[in-house]
Amino acid sequence: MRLNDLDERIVHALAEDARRSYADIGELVGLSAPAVKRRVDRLRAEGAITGFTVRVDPAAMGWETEGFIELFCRHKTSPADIRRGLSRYPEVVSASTVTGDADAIVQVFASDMRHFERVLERIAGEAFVERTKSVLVLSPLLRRFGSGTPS
Amino acid sequence: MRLNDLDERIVHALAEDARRSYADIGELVGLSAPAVKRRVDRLRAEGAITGFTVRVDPAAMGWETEGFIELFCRHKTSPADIRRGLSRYPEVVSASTVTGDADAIVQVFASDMRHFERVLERIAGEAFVERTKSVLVLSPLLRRFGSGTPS
DNA sequence: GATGAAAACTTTCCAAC
DNA sequence: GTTGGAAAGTTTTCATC
Repeated sequence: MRLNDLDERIVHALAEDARRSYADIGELVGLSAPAVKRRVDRLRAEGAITGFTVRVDPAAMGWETEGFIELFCRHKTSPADIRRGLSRYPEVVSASTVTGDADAIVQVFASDMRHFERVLERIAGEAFVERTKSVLVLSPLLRRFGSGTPS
Repeated sequence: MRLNDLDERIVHALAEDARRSYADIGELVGLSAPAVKRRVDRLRAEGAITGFTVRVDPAAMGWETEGFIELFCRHKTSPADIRRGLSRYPEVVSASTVTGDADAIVQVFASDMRHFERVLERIAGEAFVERTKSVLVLSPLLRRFGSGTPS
């Protein structure tokens, strides 16, 4: 599924401000409001656009502690198993299987260190997890995505 | 800056669909549309809400290759130096200084492996970078934020 | 925080390219 | 197959209570 130039500019405009009006976006890309709406509708139907969300300051939501947990899993653990296991944790905002020593990298937001520790211990206790290695975020330097609420 | 229960429910509704109408959200939380708008305006003014964005399927945008790069920096490199250095790369969607061996973890989206390699080499060549260690994402299992366009 | 009216925006339809 | 314009329906916005 490839997007043409006009579509990309529309998506770019929405990425900057998803509540911008279709008329505004149209002016930006040289289209009328209905034409922009039709393209956005099509992009949603195709799955290129999966939704609209709010960009939140995690601290304001009470998520002050962030960290990455590397997962080392038991043999024969499938990506689907990991996904199933982790999806129950609202604190997990992202997880991926990766190349290298670890099997997966999990990004976690917690309210404080105690909360982070509790989540880490529960994840480490999952049946498919052999061991974990975690690092805490000291300062978030760059965040070019709309960090949705982890709950 | 702490949010009360009503604010959290409004933010939660916007996180699910940022283009939902204020009347809809009001019905959900038991407020009139203008009352919801006033709270959203206040949350934006306070910085709790930093904006609205679109959730995109990275593959549809042509970003098929994802990876994490651990940065080991020269002595006396400040977080601000790292931030400055990395902000010029549109491929970098997130970066944080962390505890542990590495100084920072950088998340990168690239169009393909060749593109990823090029970005990796350029970052590794930055003056403040001593060495890097990178892992590639095999399958994205969970993504609970609106991954904005990395450009 | 609610109400109500005016302005703006969204959405549909249809003719035109 | 996609566009722009007009009309109808919603939503946003603001003054007022």
